Amino acid sequence: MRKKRDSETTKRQVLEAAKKIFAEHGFAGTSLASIAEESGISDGLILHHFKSKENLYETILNELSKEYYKAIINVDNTSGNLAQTAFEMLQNTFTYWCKDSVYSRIATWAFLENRVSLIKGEKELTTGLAENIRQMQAKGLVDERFSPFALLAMTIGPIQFWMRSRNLFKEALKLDGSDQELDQRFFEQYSQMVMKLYQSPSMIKREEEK
Amino acid sequence: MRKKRDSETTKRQVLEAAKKIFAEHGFAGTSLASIAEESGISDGLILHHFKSKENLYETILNELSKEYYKAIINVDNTSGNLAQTAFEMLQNTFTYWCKDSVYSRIATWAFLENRVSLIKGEKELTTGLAENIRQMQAKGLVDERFSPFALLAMTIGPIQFWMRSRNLFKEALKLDGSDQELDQRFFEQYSQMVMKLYQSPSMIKREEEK
Amino acid sequence: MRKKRDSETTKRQVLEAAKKIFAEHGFAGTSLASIAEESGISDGLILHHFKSKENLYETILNELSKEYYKAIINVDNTSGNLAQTAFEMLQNTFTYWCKDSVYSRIATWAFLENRVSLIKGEKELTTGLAENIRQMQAKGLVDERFSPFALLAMTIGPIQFWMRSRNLFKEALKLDGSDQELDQRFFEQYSQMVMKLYQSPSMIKREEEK
Amino acid sequence: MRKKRDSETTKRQVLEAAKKIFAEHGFAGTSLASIAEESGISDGLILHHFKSKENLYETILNELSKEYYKAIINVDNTSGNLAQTAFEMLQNTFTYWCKDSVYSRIATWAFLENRVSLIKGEKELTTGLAENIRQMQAKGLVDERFSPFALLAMTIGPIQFWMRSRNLFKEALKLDGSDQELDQRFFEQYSQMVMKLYQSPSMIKREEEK
DNA sequence: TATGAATGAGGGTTCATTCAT
DNA sequence: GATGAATGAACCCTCATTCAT
Repeated sequence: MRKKRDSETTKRQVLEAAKKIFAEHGFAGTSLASIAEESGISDGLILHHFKSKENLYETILNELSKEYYKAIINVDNTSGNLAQTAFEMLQNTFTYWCKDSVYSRIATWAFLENRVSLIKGEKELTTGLAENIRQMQAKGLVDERFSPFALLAMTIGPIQFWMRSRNLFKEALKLDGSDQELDQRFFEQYSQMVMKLYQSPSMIKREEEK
Repeated sequence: MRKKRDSETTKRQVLEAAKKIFAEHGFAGTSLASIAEESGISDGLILHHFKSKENLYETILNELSKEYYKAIINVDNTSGNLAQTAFEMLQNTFTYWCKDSVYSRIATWAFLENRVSLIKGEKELTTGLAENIRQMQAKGLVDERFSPFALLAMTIGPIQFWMRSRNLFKEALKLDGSDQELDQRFFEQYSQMVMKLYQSPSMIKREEEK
Repeated sequence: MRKKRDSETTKRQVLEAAKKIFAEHGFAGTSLASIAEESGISDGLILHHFKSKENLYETILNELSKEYYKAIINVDNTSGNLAQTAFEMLQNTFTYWCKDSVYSRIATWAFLENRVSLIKGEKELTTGLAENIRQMQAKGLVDERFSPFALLAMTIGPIQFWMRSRNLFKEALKLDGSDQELDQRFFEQYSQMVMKLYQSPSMIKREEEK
Repeated sequence: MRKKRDSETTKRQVLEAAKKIFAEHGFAGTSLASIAEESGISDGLILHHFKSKENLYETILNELSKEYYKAIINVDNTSGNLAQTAFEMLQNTFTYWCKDSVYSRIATWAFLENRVSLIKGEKELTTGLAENIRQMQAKGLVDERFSPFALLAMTIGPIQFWMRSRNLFKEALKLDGSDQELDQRFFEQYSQMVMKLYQSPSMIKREEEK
């Protein structure tokens, strides 16, 4: 018996199933058959809609890239408060990476596989964030001794590292609590560490004079 | 004409070729045929020596794990100067990850592929480093407000992020210079940032009083 | 040019070719490639339909088992004449084993390969036949000094032996005639021997008194 | 470390191991590697001694053929008592087939594989046995209505069938006892059945007149 | 749109055999 | 005599893709 003929629904089902499996096994480790099984859509039809496995993967990467970009910059920066904006973006980033591992994993696969689709989005984001930091430095809000890209590395790197190593830490250091709790505890420390790092020497002095 | 019959040499050739290709394409993306071509050893013989593709991969992972561990802890800690020891380990880590991307990439593949071989080594390392930090905190050398594992994340995360994003930064921020130069510039800033982060408030006061 | 897309026909072709080759060379001695060549179906497609060589073989064993069972018990036993029924089953068995060697050979391979698929059918059959003999013994139609399973061995064993050794006999004893003729001649003697063997002592006396 | 250089011992080890494994898996199902493992002799050396897998197998078949022949005809026929001689050969045959399944299984494999090595021995044996029967018939010791080869089939067939189906019977008919016990019970019935079958009508009359 | 039959290339692995040591 | 490195063909099976239905 044929399925209902709803092109969009079918595509959606395929994309969701594929996203899940690609996240788990990467491009080379994923077979169309497994996507067909997971989605309940025959592999013939998958190729009918997406032309090739390659194209299906790229479609997913582009979609993820857009979603990610939207999620990160989805902050209210009308206040003009740069520090506040930056903090919110930080939180967004952290939340997005923690939320589920799909983006995190696919982004990593795609990096290793030398795919440019996701990197393009990240480039824009990186440029934007670096510019943000530069502006804050110009206003004396951020330690000017460090270049924006070095600060960026210190900001985003730990998040990725945390995502990748949470379980390792959990075991090695015998930490208790659910993943969400651990994420929460880490983020508190993490944001304080970032604050300390960004704090400009001039502001420290001012604070101490009080 | 037959090859010379030197088991060790043959194995070495296979391992080097395999390491290179696995680093490039991961486990699933690598075919024994490609390793055979790269190494000049027939796939039949590869399996004669390593039993299976799986086993060959694991052999490489174990080897890398040991090399990594040795390289990182290869510091002269007879001085008892904890800060000095820590800094050297930091530098070792950075250098190792930068040196060539093979370890970095294979470690990342292995993480995505849920392989435990490398992780085991990392766990010991993580525990050791966290203990180092704890001791330094006990002596008032490191900011005690942050937990050791949070500090570890802030220390190692950026290195990995840098390795992965160096090219991205290069393009996005139009940086000049060779990879080595960029690595050097980054490490200078990076180590200063880490210093600032680790610096305990009491020490800051003391310094300012001078 | 593609083949016609008739799943059932294709499967049938594969099964027939496979049956022939498995009968000839057994499971281990048969390659999918040879079945592919014999049937004209590519080995990829064979596995598409039968999942694995193993499964293809089991499919054949099950089919043969069913056919065999049907052929043997296909007797008109409405008359209630046990002796007549038994004789017909004997004839059926003989005919089936003689008809072509496929069943005989595959059953033997399967026995050596420790496969249970065929044996299951044989077990039911054996039980049924033994029960038949027991009933005839209860009615004084069959020599009661021998247990049903001993009689069964004396009944079925020679048929299999004949099938296996016909050619041997032919050569060793310089017999003339086609296989069919030899089978016919053997069956005549065979059925008389079975009769003599089964004949109960009491019946012999009665006959002689006449 | 090299093994002791005793050619005969090595060959013997290989032959015993190979016999066991060939009996279990047949020619096609057996790999030299498995024989090498079982015997503790490297596959290179096996081929050094036996030239090829094929030749090793044939060597075994020939050996078995000779052993079998010796075992069967190993009777004291100086007495000139044909019946006694025949009975002893029957017992020898039964014992040999029951003793262990190696001969039985290899002989069956070899038959299916269309090997002539074993068959040659069987042919001589068959001819000899048929001649025996003919002589007994000439002396009125055996029912003359049946041809020698038909009687042979009724004599040897059940033994092979029993060997092959013992386990089947055991399960189907819920028989108790060890294999040896069952063999013993079967042989008692079997030899009586053979007696009854061979008995010439004239002898029956004579017996009844007493 | 949707299925799955059909293809052919390539996957990892096993194998008998050869030959340098 | 003995080992195991080396070979290459064949093995079963998976795969992305095409196409008849």
